[in-house]
Amino acid sequence: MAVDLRPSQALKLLHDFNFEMVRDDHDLSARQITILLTIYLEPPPHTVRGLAAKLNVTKPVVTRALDTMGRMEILQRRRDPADRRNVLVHRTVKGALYVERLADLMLAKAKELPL
Amino acid sequence: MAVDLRPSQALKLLHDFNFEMVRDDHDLSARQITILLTIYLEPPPHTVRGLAAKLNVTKPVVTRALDTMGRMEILQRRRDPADRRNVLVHRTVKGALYVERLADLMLAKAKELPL
DNA sequence: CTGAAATGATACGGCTCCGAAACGAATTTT
DNA sequence: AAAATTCGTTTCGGAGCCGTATCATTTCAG
Repeated sequence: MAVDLRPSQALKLLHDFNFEMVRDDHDLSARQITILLTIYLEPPPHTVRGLAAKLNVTKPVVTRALDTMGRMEILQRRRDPADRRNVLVHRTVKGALYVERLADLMLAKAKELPL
Repeated sequence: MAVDLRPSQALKLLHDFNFEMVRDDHDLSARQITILLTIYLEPPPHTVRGLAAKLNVTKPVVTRALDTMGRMEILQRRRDPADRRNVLVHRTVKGALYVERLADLMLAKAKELPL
């Protein structure tokens, strides 16, 4: 189960994955994917400020990414009831399916790699 | 040497790789990475038309990606002497180093994955 | 040799994103 | 309760990329 990858395999995997992302028009930016996966992989809570700090980007970048992905319904904003200045970012069913599809695509492309 | 990846590992790899790309400001789009890796992984010749057809994008997309990556000096345009309508895209030393860094980053992140 | 076809580049209007700065709302401090 | 701080959003000017349509150059066909 160890992940043992040769350079040529890594590049082919990178190429094939990005190719499919472009082809199927799942065109999230690197920033958006990073934000999305942070929310789905790391334990909550996730605030705008926290995400911005973690990714070394400005707050407006996070706000706009949440706008875009909120419109896609793969994320959800909710006001923090405890401190109403905060916005907490939550997962959605649609988002979980989207992330699952990302993983499936990656696994499929990994399986196709030449030994 | 088989590439055996679990879904959680695939997502973490995707996250960590994109995170580093954002953090270091290597922010090529999915389209640009796909074009770049096509040129570095597949045998020449590479024409604008051929790349556009292979990636299901329009010719201006390829032209502009070549503009950008040409400015970065990771690719090089040359007129085809045999048919001067064609533009052939060539690798550069700087581009080869860039691609090598992509592979290194991917391998480093793969090695860090939890078993 | 002239018109048609092929190739890549460009013009255009539209959209998204960027960082910096300013802003409103909520909270904390004094 | 007034002032300062914190948090997320919005605004602004600027930049990049998108697809469609058009253009200039080169080649090919009749």
